[in-house]
Amino acid sequence: MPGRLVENLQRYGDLTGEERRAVEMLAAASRLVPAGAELVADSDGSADCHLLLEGQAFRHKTLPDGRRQILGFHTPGEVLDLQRLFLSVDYGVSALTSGRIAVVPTARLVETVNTHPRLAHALWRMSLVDASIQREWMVGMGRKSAYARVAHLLCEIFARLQASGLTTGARCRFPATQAHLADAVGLSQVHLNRVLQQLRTAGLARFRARELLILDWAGLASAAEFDGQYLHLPTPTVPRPPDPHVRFQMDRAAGP
Amino acid sequence: MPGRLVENLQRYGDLTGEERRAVEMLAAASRLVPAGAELVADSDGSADCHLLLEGQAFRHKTLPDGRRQILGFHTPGEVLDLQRLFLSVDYGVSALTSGRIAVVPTARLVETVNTHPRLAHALWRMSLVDASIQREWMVGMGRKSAYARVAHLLCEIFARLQASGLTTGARCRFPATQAHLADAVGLSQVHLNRVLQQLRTAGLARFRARELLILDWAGLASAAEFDGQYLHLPTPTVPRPPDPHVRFQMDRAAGP
DNA sequence: CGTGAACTTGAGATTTCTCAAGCGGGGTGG
DNA sequence: CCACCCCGCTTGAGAAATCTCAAGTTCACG
Repeated sequence: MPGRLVENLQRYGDLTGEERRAVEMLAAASRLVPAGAELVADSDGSADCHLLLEGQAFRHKTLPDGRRQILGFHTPGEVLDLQRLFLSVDYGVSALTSGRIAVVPTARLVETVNTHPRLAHALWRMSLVDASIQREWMVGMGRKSAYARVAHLLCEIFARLQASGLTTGARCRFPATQAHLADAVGLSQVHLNRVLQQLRTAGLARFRARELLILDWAGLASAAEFDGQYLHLPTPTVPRPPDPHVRFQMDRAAGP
Repeated sequence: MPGRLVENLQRYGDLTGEERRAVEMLAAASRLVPAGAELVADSDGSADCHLLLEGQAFRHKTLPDGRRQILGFHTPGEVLDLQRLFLSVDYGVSALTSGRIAVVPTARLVETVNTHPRLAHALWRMSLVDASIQREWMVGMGRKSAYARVAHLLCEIFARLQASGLTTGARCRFPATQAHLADAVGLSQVHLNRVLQQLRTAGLARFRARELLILDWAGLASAAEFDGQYLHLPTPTVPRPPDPHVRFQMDRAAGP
């Protein structure tokens, strides 16, 4: 399934057959990576762009003293360092699971983008969505309580994985540790743990054994002040492979 | 000086004469706006993009209950809602000072971008820099102390205004209130006020009467863990109109 | 000289952090 | 097969950062 990338790009703009072919060329040479691998290093002067074909990863910045901020999570089909197209990268990306990536010389990507304007637009749009997600995280970290922030993160994870067809009912595999979650929302591990317990107790969601289980979507979304708009997910015309047991409404939280 | 936009774009990629002309066409019809005006509204279905020609502005998201997170500050020559090119906007932009903006139908911008790939690239790069700045803010809000965050904000403001030639020596006009700064770094007004006092007492910087004065750049940058890389400012080959009294080193803080 | 917005100050209340220790399961070497 | 160990999770408790509330103060402006 090297089509992961195509499938994902397709969500950001229709592609012609030729464009699809061009994308598949890019992803042709792929490489397996183990869980925990550094896929993109902050400081390497690498001239290559990295496409995530399979597996999950996260983007982060790490301060000299070890404090780490996770900036976002990546699902299959995403470009890990699109920024390299025009700028140097100033963050790292690590694999959360084992997976597969394609490594493409930036020059080649530039070339592809130049020959295929619509492809360029799809990628540009992808980077805009990325920025939109970052903004939402900023609001959380600056102005929301720990409780709301964690709830929001769980909402986002589930919504995105669901959009990628990676959920099963109210459940999805999300192979992060509590330390990862803490670094994502800007809390200490200890406090994050306590907040997770609160969410569990409140009957909203459960995160254990690298698996996320949504118990009450409406409640969770409302606690998180979650409104999926910012994800700019395609409005599912034909709903994805319908999840057997549960079907959640992704647009805006069913207000109380 | 409708050239503000051209001048700024130029920093993100060389433009041919024809491209420059295309940009100036976009900015041809401009409009004066008073301080405090809403330049871009979160929810309007407006089909127009807004270019800031003169004055300063800030981008923000405001929650239903009034809490507000400022997402970034805009200097002259920036596009306020480039995101509109491909997505709906999910934030607002308000004017900090009176100024002048150009309002361009999105369709027209799309067209321009389609006919001028290099222009497109410059804009794309601009949006990538934007995202890079957002990431740096995330690190601050998630993992830095209030003191470091405020110091960092002051560094960034000064660095960016300096790059735009809007500083005079160690001084620059920055017409925000303390409430704005608080909303930018995710602190309460009261606490922000106290942090500013600490910075003043420490002899690092002074922010008063809508003016920012840098007392000790190296010290401020080091307190902020500031490294200007993320701003992706062009390395000033010929240093800008040299500031009379002081010349700061922008690249990385002179470590202690 | 009155007014309002922005800024300052004080003090108690909360949230969140840090440190420190204990628990639990799965993998592994003996 | 078992004991041990490590990593991730959990718990407790005091400490620190930050918030909220509430009351001044300053200063530009009419």
